[in-house]
Amino acid sequence: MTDQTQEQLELPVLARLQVRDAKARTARATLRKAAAAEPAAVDPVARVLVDVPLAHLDRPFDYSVPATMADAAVPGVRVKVRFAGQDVDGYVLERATSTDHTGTLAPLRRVVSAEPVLSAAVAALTADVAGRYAGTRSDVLRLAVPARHATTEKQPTTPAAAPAPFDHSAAAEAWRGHEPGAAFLRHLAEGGSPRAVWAAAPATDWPHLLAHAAAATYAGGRGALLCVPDGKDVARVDRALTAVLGPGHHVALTADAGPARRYADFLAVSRGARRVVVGTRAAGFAPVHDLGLLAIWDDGDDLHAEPRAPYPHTRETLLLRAEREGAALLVGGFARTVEGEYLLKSGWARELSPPRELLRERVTVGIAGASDGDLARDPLARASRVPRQVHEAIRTGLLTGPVLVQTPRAGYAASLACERCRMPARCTACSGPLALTSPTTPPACRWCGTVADAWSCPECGHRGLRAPVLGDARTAEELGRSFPSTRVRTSSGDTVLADVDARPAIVVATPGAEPVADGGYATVVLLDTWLMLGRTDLRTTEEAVRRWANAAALVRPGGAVIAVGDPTHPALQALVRWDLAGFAARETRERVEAHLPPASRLATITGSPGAVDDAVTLLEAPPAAEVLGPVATGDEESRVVVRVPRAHGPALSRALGDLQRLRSSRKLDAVRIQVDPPSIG
DNA sequence: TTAACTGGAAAA
DNA sequence: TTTCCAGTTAAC
Repeated sequence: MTDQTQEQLELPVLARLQVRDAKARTARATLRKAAAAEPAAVDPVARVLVDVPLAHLDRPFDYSVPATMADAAVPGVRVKVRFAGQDVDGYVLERATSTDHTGTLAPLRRVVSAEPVLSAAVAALTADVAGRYAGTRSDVLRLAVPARHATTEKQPTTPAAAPAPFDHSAAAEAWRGHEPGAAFLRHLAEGGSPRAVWAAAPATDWPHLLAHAAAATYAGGRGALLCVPDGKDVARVDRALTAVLGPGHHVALTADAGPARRYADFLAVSRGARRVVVGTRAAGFAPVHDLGLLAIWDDGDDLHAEPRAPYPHTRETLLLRAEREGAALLVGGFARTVEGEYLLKSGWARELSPPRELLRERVTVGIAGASDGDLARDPLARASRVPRQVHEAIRTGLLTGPVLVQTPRAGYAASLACERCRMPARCTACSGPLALTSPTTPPACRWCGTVADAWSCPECGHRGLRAPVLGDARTAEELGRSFPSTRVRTSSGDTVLADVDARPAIVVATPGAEPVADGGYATVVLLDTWLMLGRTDLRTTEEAVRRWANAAALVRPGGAVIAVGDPTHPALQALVRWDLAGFAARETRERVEAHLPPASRLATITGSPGAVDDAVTLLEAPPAAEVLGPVATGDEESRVVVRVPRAHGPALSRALGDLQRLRSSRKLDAVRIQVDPPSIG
């Protein structure tokens, strides 16, 4: 029997507790005394960012550095500190000689590991991102630094070989037709920081172009970071980087790798052993040494929008990073976002785009289908989802290779549109989307709540509204019957094909799940284009065009694209002319007129109705701000939309951040704030 | 979690 | 006026 158990048997409960308390107290006191007794000789103060979720505590706190930790507690390491009586995790931001804090400093409890995982550049970036999105640094840090894996940390990282000299002619050849691509690459290789919005021509093997841009930067002695929407794209760019750089120079960061693999890859980057990185949105924070190039592919893809607080978008993260680290920025895609257009319009970035002749060489886009005017006269004109023309195009395509058929996803929800011309219905007060809140009340705006009882279509004057209905998702079955001797494959949802071979086959895919065909598709068919235009989201048309362009771009050079829809619709017109830049410019102009992003910065505040109400009262928004709402969003929550002209965007972010700090310090009910939400439903 | 602070009530 | 205590607040 041990002394302790004996003691426990002999003493009454109360006394036993007192003994335990006393012991704990002396233990604590000894610890404190021991640590305080001997502070580090040099820089005895550590500024620590503590991992607490409270907005008003989102600032560095000073701790004394015990002599025993003097060498290990370098900037960037993880530490444990006593914070308000609790042991919390934190990162050392810097060491200092003195503190502004007027009481005595508590000592660092422990240096968790000597590995500096938070670089100065990433620490600054997390502050920028938190500020921009009115969130806390601790939230951003969770996105930026992966969980520690101790076993992995003990393994050394093999350094990369010296970069091969830059093959400028091979790179320029790959970029040919995207002018002035060669000059852009040379600028990168020479250590410059050009900024470009790149419109890729259809049938472009974009992963190779990205790889060449990375190689140019790398040959010039700097690192490169490439962000793509999903794991499938990461794999493609990974292969292209291996082909261009050779093995052992880059890492591919993917979300589905296990924690050990994830941490090992992160360490390879943070230790400077790998300076070329490709990955999905989380890679935007990768601590690449000597960063020279930041690139994002298909910035309109909503996978670039982080779904966790503070909801940063990769494009914005990279923009902030390019500014702070003086790196080049490349925003590329087949389609162009309004934000990309805005970067060009403001003169911040230059354009990289193919000339007309190249576009004509690469693809021919046709439209099959009746115009909506025709349909209004004769509703039976839509009886066939796949018109005869399209059957012919598929048959012709199958003679020489695979045919891609893009069909909207089942359950692609749509809200109200004009019954006759299908123009999405917008609020006359604020341009927000109209929706039915109950079967008995008239439709109302989902942003400001204005009831649209006397709505009439601004396009055609019709007064009826409807929710566009879904067609049947039996496309593959239908096509299988029409082409009995042809192999029909599907790619959608959780059964996504990464690629298909060059043999003739019909490949039915939902948007975003289109496999890449070896050598490209002979023909690409876009079905039910009107369904994709039926949503009333802010970005419906932009998003539809982007999805069509991404599918259409998978044709082989000289291939054919045929879309089923209204040939008079401007979105399809833009696709036919492959004038995606012009489309983005037009879309941007409309947004400016309607005070919508990117001409405005828009934020939402969501929470219980009471909390949202007093948040609005406490918010010291810039004078030019408009507050729309509140509106009920179901779940017993309400939401307001705050918008300001773009120039006041930083002021709005600051005001929203102040609001969160104030609410947190007063322990008021939390509200969720989203700056630049990707969509407002 | 906890030390320091606040304010209100009881003691003097 | 001082002292005590419970509840509150800040947090190094």
